[in-house]
Amino acid sequence: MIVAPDRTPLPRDFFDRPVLEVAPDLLGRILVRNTPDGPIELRLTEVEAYEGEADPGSHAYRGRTARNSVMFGPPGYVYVYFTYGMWHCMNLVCGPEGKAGAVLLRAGEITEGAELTRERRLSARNDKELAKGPARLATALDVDRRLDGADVCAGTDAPLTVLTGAPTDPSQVRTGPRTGVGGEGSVHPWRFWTANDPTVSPYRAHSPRRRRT
DNA sequence: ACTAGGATGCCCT
DNA sequence: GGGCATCCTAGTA
Repeated sequence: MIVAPDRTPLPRDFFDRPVLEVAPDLLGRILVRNTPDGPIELRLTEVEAYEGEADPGSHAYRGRTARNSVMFGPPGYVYVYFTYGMWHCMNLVCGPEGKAGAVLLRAGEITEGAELTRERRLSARNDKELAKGPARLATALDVDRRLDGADVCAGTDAPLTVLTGAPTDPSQVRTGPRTGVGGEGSVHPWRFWTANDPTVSPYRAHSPRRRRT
């Protein structure tokens, strides 16, 4: 039987828990992105947890900087970073203020406003690829550094909100090492995804880049 | 199917 | 100046 997703925004308390508890609980939740052209909605299918200052894979590992300062603030806010010279990736800050935990939103299914995302995702060969990967997700939702620090608990008129949705049953949650994270940061199974979901991105191990000439 | 390499700019040492 | 929580295209098969 089909259960309609719950459209109540998640309260700040939801994010004020250890990041490893919040991350799997985000699967199946609905991210609403209000754009000038209309709303886009995405059902989360893949995330990764970043623990903060004690985590070598985290941007917070070397302490607070201008770029990552939102991670050190209160939970329920968005941390957006720019990488590889052209992409943005989006995180939700979790845990108590000062802990710098965050969940990277890696993939999802566009459930509303797909026509608005296709204009920005011209290389997508089908709708499953619209948000299959963290930079693709941010591109589809038109998320960049302007949204760094946005509050996802401020209500459904805000630029970004997370709704209760229909959380993925724990028996359907899969875990594995984080994509693109090497060294000591790769030992933990801190990537979470929904089993057998075609919008989940392929795993890629970390590979050091060779220097260009 | 899978692999390799280039794109491109900001952050931090 | 090295590295980056990535994506895309072209190549081989």
